Formats: sequence, C-alpha cells, structure tokens
Amino acid sequence: MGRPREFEVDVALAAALELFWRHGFEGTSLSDLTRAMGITRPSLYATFGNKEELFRKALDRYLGTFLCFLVDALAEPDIQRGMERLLTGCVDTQTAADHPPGCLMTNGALVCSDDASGVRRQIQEHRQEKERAIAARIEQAKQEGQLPPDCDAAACTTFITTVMTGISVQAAFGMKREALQAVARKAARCWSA
Amino acid sequence: MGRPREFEVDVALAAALELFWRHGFEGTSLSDLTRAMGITRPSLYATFGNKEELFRKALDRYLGTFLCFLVDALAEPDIQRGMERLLTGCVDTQTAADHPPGCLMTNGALVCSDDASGVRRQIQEHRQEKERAIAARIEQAKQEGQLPPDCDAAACTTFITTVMTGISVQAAFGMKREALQAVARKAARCWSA
DNA sequence: TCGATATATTACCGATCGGTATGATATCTG
DNA sequence: CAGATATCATACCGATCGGTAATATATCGA
Repeated sequence: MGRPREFEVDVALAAALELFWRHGFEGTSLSDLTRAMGITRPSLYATFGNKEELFRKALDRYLGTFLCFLVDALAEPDIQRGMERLLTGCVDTQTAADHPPGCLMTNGALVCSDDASGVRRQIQEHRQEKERAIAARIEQAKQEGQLPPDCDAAACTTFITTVMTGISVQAAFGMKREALQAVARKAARCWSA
Repeated sequence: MGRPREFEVDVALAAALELFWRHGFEGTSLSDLTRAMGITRPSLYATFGNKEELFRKALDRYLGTFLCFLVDALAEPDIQRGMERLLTGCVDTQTAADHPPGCLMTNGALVCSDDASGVRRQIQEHRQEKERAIAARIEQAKQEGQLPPDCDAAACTTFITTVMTGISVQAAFGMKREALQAVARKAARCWSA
C-alpha cells in the first residue's frame, strides 16, 4: 500500500549500472546517478539504500546480465572449446557498442580513495570467485583426461584470467574489437601449453 | 634569487607519484598530496602548476624511473629474449614491495569523471606510444629474419601489451608474484606462435 | 642597508560531495 | 469518507573538493 512508485526499479538500476561501468564507483556522483536514473535523491536512498548498496545491486545485475557468457563457457563439455568461448565471449561483451567498454569488475574500482575500500573489496571477492570457477573447470578437465596429468591447472587459470583482464582494460582504453579477437585466438591456442 | 625553497622537489614529486600510483588521479585529493609531500597548497601550486600538471610530472618520473625495463628490453638484440625480459620485467616491477602494485598507466585513470578526461587522454597517448615502440621492435625483428615472414606483427604486439596490461591489473588486485611469473613465462613461450 | 624577488603561511573561496529532514501527494484499507 | 502508509519533491546539512588572495619571511644583488 501507500503511494505507488512512479519509476521502474530495473530501468533505474540499468541506468546506474551504465554509469558505474563507464566512470567507476568514485567517478560517478549522486547527481550523475539521479539525473541518469530520472529519480530524486530521496527516491534513490529509499529504494537502493545508499551509493555503495546501489553499486552492489548494479554489480549483481552486471554479473547476471553481461557475464553469463562465463557460466555458459564453463558449462561447455569440451575444455578447449570452453576456453575459446570464454576468451571470445569476453572480447565480444567488452567491445559491444550498446554499453560501456571494458568490465565492471575492473572499471568499478581498480584503485580508489580509502572511502571506497568496501566497494573495492567486493569487486576483489567477485574476481576471486570467478577465478575459482575457472580453476575448478580446468581441474575437472584434467581429471577427465582432457588435459595431460602434468598440466599446471593453476598456471593455466591465471593465464586465462590475466588475458581476460588485459582484454577488458584494452577495450576500456578504446582498442578495436578485431585486434582483441586476435589476442583471444592466440591465447586460446596456447593457454594449456 | 628570492627566498630559497625549503623542500626537495624530487622528493615531493616521488611522494605524489606514490599516491597517484596507489589511488589513481581522482582517488588522490590535494589534502592527501600536501600531507604526503610535506608542503602546503600554495607551495604545490607554485612549484607544480596544478593537480593535473603534477600528475603529468609524476607520470614522466614514473616512465623514467620504473618503466626503463621496457626500453632495456626493446634494446635486446634477440627478439625472443627481448620479449621475455619485457614480460618478466613487467611482473617484477609491478609486484615489487617498495612501491604500489600495478602500473600507473593503468591505475592512473582507467575510468574517471568528465573532469579528469584530460589526464585520461594523456595516459592513453603514453600507452599508445609504448605500444608503437613494441610494434616497431617486432617489425624490425621480422625484417631481420628473426621472425617468419608470415608472422602477424600487429597481432603479436597486441598480445604482448594485453598480457602486460592484464598482469598489471592482477598485481593491483593483489595477485602473488609467483603466479604472475608463470603467466609471463607462458606468454613468452607462445607470443609469436 | 635597502629594495627586489621568490617562497612560506594562514585563511579563505565557490562548487560539489554523499546524505537527509520536512512536508506534500497518492494509493491502500476500513 | 478517514486514517495509515509509502513515495514524491524541495530544500537543506556538514564535509570535502580543487584552487587562491593576502601577507609574512628569507635570500639575493646593489
């Protein structure tokens, strides 16, 4: 009951995500947010808590909407095909024209003032979670015999995540999609070697 | 003539560099800077211009002091040995304990508000300059016959710079040196393949 | 010793930061 | 209709932002 909300929570959240993605947590002000979301400050605080909670919700939305290629790639039965999809999906997502370039898990708070250390820690945890998921998938492939027994799964994982991270930053700095696709192909060719 | 300066410009600049490196351009406030540099605002402005010019000077110092491994690596006569040194030098520098982790050319302003777009463009230009230097070195090696004629020099360059960038971000997020050394070794093994 | 010059110190500027108190307004239940 | 309730809009909060005006102080050349 009470007066009904006059905006779509999901539309507003999408607008906030777009800003955080492009300008980072600290590079996005509340005035930027309320303008883009089309709501006032009190509405923002009543609905989303505060700036940090809004970021967390935007991050959750990002993971579900734009990082699903990661889950799909890890579900691929063939490990080689899976890592190929991981790398090319990364390039495709992070160089798409209809949203900001790069990855929110990098752009959000690579560095920050002490005020934003909580947001940074959140991002760090999500990065580690994704890394663990990839590590588990590679380890599984090793158990299944898709990779040689002497293959260093941890090193393969770090290599993959490091290349993906590099791709996201290059994309954020404006590198062309075709160039990054070539990087993805090269990495896909040698990640387990 | 006039009253002599009571602080060492170079020491103060080193302190500013440390802050920009760790917290980025926008994550570092003037109060942070004056405290760490041990000088007052008017002294900072009289000596360094303003915050943006101070960053530019800090960036120059960074390139000369901490990115010299790049110049050295490109001067290596053997291209394979050169790229190995590039990648391992990158890891060693960006995971050293006596200064912030990661690379100023990434941490400085990966994303930012519109106010800092000038700083971001500066960083972007320096990144492109370094990339061109690497590209020229690889192209030269191709001309010299150290690389096969059908080798895609542009793709090799992008791969190397992307891995280096990924390493810097992983380092900034706290990844262990040994893990990144393994990444560097793997990349050094396959960059031209 | 006396300007001239350059730095140091203090105190301040308007603008913006993230966040909120207040009260009007619209929908619910009864 | 009359509360109860939740969202709306306006106006405001103290703190901090990058940057500066005003002035005291220390060194120079003459």
